[in-house]
Amino acid sequence: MDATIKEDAMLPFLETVPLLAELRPEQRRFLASGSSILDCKRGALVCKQGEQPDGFYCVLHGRVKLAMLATSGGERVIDINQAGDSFGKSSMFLQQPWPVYAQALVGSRLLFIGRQVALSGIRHWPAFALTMLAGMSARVHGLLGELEACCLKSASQRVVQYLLDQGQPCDRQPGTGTVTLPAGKAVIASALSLTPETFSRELRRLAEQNLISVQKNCIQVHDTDRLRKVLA
Amino acid sequence: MDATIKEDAMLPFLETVPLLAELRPEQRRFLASGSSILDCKRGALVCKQGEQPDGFYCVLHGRVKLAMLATSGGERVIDINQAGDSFGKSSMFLQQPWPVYAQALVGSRLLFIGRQVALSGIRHWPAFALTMLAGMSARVHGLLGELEACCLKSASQRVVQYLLDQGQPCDRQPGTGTVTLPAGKAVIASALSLTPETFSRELRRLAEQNLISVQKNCIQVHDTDRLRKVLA
DNA sequence: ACCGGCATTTGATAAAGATCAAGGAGCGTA
DNA sequence: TACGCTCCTTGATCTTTATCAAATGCCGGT
Repeated sequence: MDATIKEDAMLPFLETVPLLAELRPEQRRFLASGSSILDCKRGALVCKQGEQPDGFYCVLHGRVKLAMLATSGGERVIDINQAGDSFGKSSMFLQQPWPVYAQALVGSRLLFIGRQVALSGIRHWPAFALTMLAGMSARVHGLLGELEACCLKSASQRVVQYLLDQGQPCDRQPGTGTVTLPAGKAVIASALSLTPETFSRELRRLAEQNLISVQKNCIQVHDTDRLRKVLA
Repeated sequence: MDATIKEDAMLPFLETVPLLAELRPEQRRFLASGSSILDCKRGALVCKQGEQPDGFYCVLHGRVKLAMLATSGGERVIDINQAGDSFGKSSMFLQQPWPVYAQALVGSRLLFIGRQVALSGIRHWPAFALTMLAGMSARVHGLLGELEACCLKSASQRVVQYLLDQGQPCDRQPGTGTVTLPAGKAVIASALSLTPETFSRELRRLAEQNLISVQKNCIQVHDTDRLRKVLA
């Protein structure tokens, strides 16, 4: 009974995850039977590098940073996951230790879906297998993009690309937009494979050219087209 | 009738691909109905960057280079696929253009598996879905490794890691090994995110320390343990 | 308002690796 | 054997970006 109550309480959460939204209600109910909710405080480690989680995580709300540590102590932020994103699928399938660690940037609520129940789901519902495959494919493309960025583009190009990718268009004035940084500048810098110092300098250079203006964690893009030319 | 003959002729090829080896014979036969064989000369482009292939490829024999081009003209080699490897799965699922291009390094024979037949296979046989997921997961882990290498490790560490990863242990003398480069030094260099010049210099430095010796495309590793210390 | 602790900026300097520019070395062909 | 080709090496120099070292600013708590 307890489990059923828990499952019923969790169902609304499952619906909000794109990966699970297209399943039929009874399928979500089944997944819920092997799932749990995890609330994290700001700064909490969801999963340490080298651990082997027995399932995967979906972010319900909050923000979770995925990063790798170098033996030398350096850190590279791989991704910042927000509501609707999920992580840990690949290690779950491979049953291999996680190459990254996950840390809550703010208080966050996560849904953990156990390995057994996820594998059962895949075995029984081809549609679920296909969404998982699509999710993994998207991750592969994303990682290829990161690799391209950090191997083939300069620091300023990476910053500009980030601003263009993240920018919410401003409907008052076409060609302008706003970026709200989902984390401190040092974290964003690391995600762009930059030191905080270089990131700061690049932003200032763009501001001096009147392409953007920066206040706190909020960046106004003044001229999308002119900004895009930096990429060429 | 023609198709059936073709399928029968292709079946032995399908068996040699790890991704398909665990399927039942009739399942492979079904996949064969939507597949074809592609023979490439050295240097031939299998697939151009930006194209959208309607399926994915498995290398039967030969070697195929996967690489990205920068707008600036630079190139970054992502992977060198050999017999048993496959590529193009992620773009097939996403139905998005390929972020990389594929070029045969030597005369090669590929198996092309069409999108429709692959998706049908996944829908009908959970085991196939699971192998595909495992394959994609492995690619995600591999890409994370590449990202870590090029963001968090120095040039010499990347070279040493490559030698340790690729080294075939020599059974006569434990602690020693051999690496046969699967392509020219410039291609390997690019796969390690290095210029050919830097790669050449790093190899010479290691040779001067008596850690390795280089002849042509063949590298002898003299002391695995001492080499490993460079990574720390 | 004041303080302490962070995050960010800024400047000066350094180092890793890229780029540029010649040389070899091997190799297939005439 | 000589030629032309491509691939690889080597040396000199230059750029980009990291590193080091201080400021500066900002926010929450008291």
